[in-house]
Amino acid sequence: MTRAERAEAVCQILARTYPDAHCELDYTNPLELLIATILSAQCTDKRVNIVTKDLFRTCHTAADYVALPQEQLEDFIKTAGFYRSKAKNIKACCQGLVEKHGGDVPRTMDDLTALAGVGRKTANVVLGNAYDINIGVVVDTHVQRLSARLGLTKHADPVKIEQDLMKLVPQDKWTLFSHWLIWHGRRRCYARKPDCPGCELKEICPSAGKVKK
DNA sequence: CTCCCGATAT
DNA sequence: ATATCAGGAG
Repeated sequence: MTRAERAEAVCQILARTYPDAHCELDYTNPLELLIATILSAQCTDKRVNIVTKDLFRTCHTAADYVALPQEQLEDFIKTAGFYRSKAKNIKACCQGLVEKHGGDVPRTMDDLTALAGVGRKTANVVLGNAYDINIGVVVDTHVQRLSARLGLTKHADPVKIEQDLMKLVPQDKWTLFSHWLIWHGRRRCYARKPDCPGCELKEICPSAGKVKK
């Protein structure tokens, strides 16, 4: 089985396994998704959603975040971890939104990654989910881990992994594909102790039963 | 490369 | 006790 054939099989099986796969961060507009995604670094979506429930009641526009004192913002997001750098980045990011984009969330990779706290992963999440723009594949910790286990890449660098995945998956499925891998990573292919015996991909996964520790 | 950091599962 | 969680900046 070639790598391309395996990628196609992964898509087919996971599409059937997770027909309602979607972004599990809570948001009602592009700005909320941007803030939630910045907060999601090294933190569970569940925790981010607890934090944003209160935060989004207070802040509705980019200008609201700029006006909110850093210390108050830190109190809102404290339990999500990295709270000092995240608070600093959110304020600087929103300042950029106000100054360069009239308070709106931009729709290009370059404009998004120019914002504080926004890297390629966060930009791809916003573009794919808030704007339905498929310019790349979201490569987070789950996509990185599963791509390696499934033999879809031999690289460790997220940018190179993304390039490999873009060649293996049709562009119109890029956003869905990342959701499939993330859902599978959360529900079956755990980082620490993957459930290979119960895995829907065990027949085609080169790592099935071989993950140590 | 290191640092940022609290919550949770093992 | 330790690994991990929708990473990014310096």
